[in-house]
Amino acid sequence: MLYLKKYFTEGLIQFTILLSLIGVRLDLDTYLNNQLPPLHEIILGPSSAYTQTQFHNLRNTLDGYGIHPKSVDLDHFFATRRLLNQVRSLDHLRVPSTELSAWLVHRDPETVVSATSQSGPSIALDNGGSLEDVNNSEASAMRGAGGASETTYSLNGEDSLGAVAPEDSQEQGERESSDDLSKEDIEIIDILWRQDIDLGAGREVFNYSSRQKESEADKPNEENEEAGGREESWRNGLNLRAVQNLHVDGETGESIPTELTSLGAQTSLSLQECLRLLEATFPFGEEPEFQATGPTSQLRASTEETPSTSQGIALQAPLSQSNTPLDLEQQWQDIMSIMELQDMEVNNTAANVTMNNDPNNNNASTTESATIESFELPRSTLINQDVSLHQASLPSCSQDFPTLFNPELDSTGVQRPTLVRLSSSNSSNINSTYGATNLTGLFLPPPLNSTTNLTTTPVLPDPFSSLLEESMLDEISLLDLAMEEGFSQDQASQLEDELDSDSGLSLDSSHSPASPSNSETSCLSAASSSSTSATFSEEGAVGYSTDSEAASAEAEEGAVGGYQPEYSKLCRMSYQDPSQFHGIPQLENVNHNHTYNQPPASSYSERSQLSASCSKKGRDKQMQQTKLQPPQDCVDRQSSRDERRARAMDIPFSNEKIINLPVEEFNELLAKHHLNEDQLALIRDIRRRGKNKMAAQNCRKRKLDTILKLEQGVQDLQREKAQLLKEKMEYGKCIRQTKQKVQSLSQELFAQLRDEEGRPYSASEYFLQYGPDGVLLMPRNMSTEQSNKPDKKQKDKKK
DNA sequence: CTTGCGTGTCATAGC
DNA sequence: GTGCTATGACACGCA
Repeated sequence: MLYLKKYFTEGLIQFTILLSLIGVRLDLDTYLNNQLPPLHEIILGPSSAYTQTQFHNLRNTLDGYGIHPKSVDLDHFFATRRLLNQVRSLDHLRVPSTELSAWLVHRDPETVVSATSQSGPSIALDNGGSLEDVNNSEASAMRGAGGASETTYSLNGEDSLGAVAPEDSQEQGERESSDDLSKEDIEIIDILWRQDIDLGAGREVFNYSSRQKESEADKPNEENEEAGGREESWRNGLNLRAVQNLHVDGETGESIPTELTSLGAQTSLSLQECLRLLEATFPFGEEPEFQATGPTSQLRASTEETPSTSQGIALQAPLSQSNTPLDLEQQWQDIMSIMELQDMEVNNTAANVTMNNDPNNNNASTTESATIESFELPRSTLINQDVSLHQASLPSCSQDFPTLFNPELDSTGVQRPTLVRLSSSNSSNINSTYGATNLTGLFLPPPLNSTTNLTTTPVLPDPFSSLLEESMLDEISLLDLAMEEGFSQDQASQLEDELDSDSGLSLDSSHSPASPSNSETSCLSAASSSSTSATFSEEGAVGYSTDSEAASAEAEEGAVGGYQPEYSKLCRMSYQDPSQFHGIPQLENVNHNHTYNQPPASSYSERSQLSASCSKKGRDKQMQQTKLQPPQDCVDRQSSRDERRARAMDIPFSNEKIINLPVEEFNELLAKHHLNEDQLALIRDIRRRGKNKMAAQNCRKRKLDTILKLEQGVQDLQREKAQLLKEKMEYGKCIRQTKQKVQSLSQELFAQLRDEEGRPYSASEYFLQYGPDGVLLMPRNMSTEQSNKPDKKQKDKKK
């Protein structure tokens, strides 16, 4: 019962942690406080989503199209302010926990499973690790005694997550301490871990990890005999039991439960492989063979336990089926074994990191680390996103990755690049997988990250803060400076586009009523082959109905018509001036299909014919209205009220002519036709409204232009301001240098001055005064009184 | 159902 | 005085 209680307590805590990591909720603040590297990956790599939202808002507000035309100045002002504020706000890291949790939740277990099932490279891609990881995994696979080791490594890496995650403060200190890799430090760490245990953290994990470290350190000397020790053997026993259980499952063909997480799924696969290998290699229950395989046997023992993790998870389903207390205990034991393996993995990586990171380590430790590393690299390669996240919570992991990815480090020469790489890989992975939930943009766009990280210092005491301070903030400030330096909005947006790969909402799309209408217009244009201008509403700015409808309407208005195309083009072109919106392709296609100019009634017969020609969308709408409304609607729908009125009044010429003809021609036109008062009044109203409509459109266009110009002016002023500040700084620097130079020269000159007796002047009694005539030597007590006349000597300052 | 946006229209001022 | 333009304000339809 004592063990049961212990396992229950510890396992419950870690299981809770595991659940939290699975995605129920993740206290990001804790991770942030820990400032763990994997978190960097998550934040810096895939965080573009955040940036995305930022920039989307930015665009929506700043592009000028989201601004309401009516409030030009205010909108512009606020838009600019928002822009700057948002850019500056990037300085403040804001990591919504929901985002992160979403990432975890959305982690696709199937993907992981498939990845694991497929091959090492795919797994590596799925992992937070980089491509090198793939190579490493493959190499490790080749290296390993069997494929089982590979899977076990992957499991270890994967499992290394959650167990350690919750411990915060103390582990930070532990992490720091872990950097130095002496046994004394390990003892200290062990003490700290005991404290953690008091706080509820699993003791065995740490003990095991530390012991693992020690065992690994001692491994060269002790060979394999005592590898693992009692607890390790015990764990192996658990693992073996788990393996057996799993083995049974595999034989029965029972599907391994993946409901827990991708962890479980991934573990299941590795479990099966492991089982196969185990079956082929060893009979179950023979631990000694595992541990006595060679100089790396101890490592193998540890790695072989990894199956237990997966197995432990996989076992839960069968265990759940059995309700006996024994099963419960076994289940907890399995969970604990998983946790231990996780911690072991983490600690191992940490140990490796510490060893590798410390250049001053003795050769033995380095060699040990190297050997260990060779084994652990596969693990790391197989670490999936979960692992990275979990490791992010682990303080000791902060430097794991650099160590693990030494090749990368060699190329970059700094530790941080590994983080960059990881982040990039994660980001890409997340981007590909989750698209809109891209987290990269929150802090920095990937390019910036890479550049930033490349420029960072090799020392990585506090990866997160350092990244923020050195890289992110610099980049942010750079971006801000760029904005102030006059980055045009196009440039900014371009930069944003470059930075934010999956920014589904672009400047263009944000404005686009275009996309839906565009499809409609295309459909309409296709339908209306008669009029090339049918893409735009034939009724000019008024009628936006579907092209087919428009075409039919236009045909129907043949007697009246022909005026619409030019007018519509005119109106539209005024709004869609390519020069104005050249940078916004979608805007060029903006065609609002506002079919609200629908006549109240029409003839029923026409309607049935017209409805067939109407666009599919319009058809759908009409299908509902067809039974109640006459067929004329389809025609009239596209025509403006004035057109309908004109038709109703039998106006003999088109509205286009009414509106666009010069006054003289218009009057002549009216004179030609003998029209009654109502017709004349209607025509004049049509002309007035039509002109006013164009005027309104032009007015709005001008507003937008004004807004854009003002924005550009603001940006220009910002650029100018930045330039002036820069010049000011340069001048100030120059002035300081000049002053220093003058001071030094003065001192030198003063030192060379001699009185009549050849004695140097006392600095306390005399000083040099600079005047238009040159340099004067002035007594200090007379400086105020006789400042005007040279007291004793006048010398040129020249040397 | 509400909201934001685009558009049309009216009223009005100015040229 | 007339015609035209510009613009604020409002209403409507749509997503």
